[in-house]
Amino acid sequence: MTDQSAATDQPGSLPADPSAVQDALVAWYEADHRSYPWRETTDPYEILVSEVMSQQTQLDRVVDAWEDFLDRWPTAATLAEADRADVVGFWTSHSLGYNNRAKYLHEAAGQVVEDYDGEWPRDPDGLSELMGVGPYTANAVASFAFNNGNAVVDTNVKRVLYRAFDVPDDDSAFESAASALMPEGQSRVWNNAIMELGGVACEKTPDCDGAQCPWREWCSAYETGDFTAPDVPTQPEFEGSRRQMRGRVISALKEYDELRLDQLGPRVRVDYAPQGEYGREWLRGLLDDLADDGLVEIDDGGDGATARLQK
DNA sequence: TTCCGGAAGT
DNA sequence: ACTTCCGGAA
Repeated sequence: MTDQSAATDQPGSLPADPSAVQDALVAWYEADHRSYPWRETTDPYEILVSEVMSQQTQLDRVVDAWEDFLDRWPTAATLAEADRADVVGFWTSHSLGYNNRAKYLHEAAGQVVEDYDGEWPRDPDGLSELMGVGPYTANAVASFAFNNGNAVVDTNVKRVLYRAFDVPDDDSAFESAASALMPEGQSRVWNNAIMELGGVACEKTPDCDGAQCPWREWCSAYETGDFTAPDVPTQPEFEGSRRQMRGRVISALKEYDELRLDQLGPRVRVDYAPQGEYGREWLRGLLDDLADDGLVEIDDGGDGATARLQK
């Protein structure tokens, strides 16, 4: 093997002339890829909804949730007018997790209507102003809606770059490598393609030959057989966790508009006892956090506190 | 039990 | 820099 991966000023060993690598990946993607309905639209609102949902959930279930969501709130304007409680309730009833993000999406829709007069920002910097839109989502929406993004860096992209071109496990290295590799003006197809590569060929357990990976001839891991991937932090256990309890609170309040603490408690923990370790005091702390997050309202009536979803 | 993962808050 | 936020599937 000769010096086709000559070192440049980039970290790792990106090809000095990336055009062959770029063409191979785009051709591979265009020849065949998974079909998702959000790949058929360039509406920034629809794209944003799909991005926020698919950060957290298996794509097959996102399809149904995405279609239901857009049936119910087809535009940013309709979502902005919705009650917060309905959006959070939708999120929970579709098992989408992280209901904070339902709140963010609702708020972002409000920003587009109020601050931007319904006119979506068309570049990553502008999109980053929207609530809940960070670097990844800003570039994804700019790319898929406007073909106007920078290279996305998600864990798929990191894994691919780490393996193929020995990019060190470092956020700024990934960002500059991803950026150097992206063909100018082709963010829509490119970001789709490189994430598709990470999703179907270069997963944790790679499937280079089965998926006909277009980068085998340049790939460091394919050459050496070392398919180590960057460390991903392991999740704390979900069962019994605070996030599980928060989810139960939201579900219960969606089902019953308003509940007193002692009615809510047993729906959150079977071992709820008003004076026990997991009693009113504990539940109140949980609800205060949810109220701080803007998800729940607490009404301290004379007859004991009641909770409901935030309007 | 492990995997998957971007954004905000502190 | 570190923690919190969710839940289904493999």
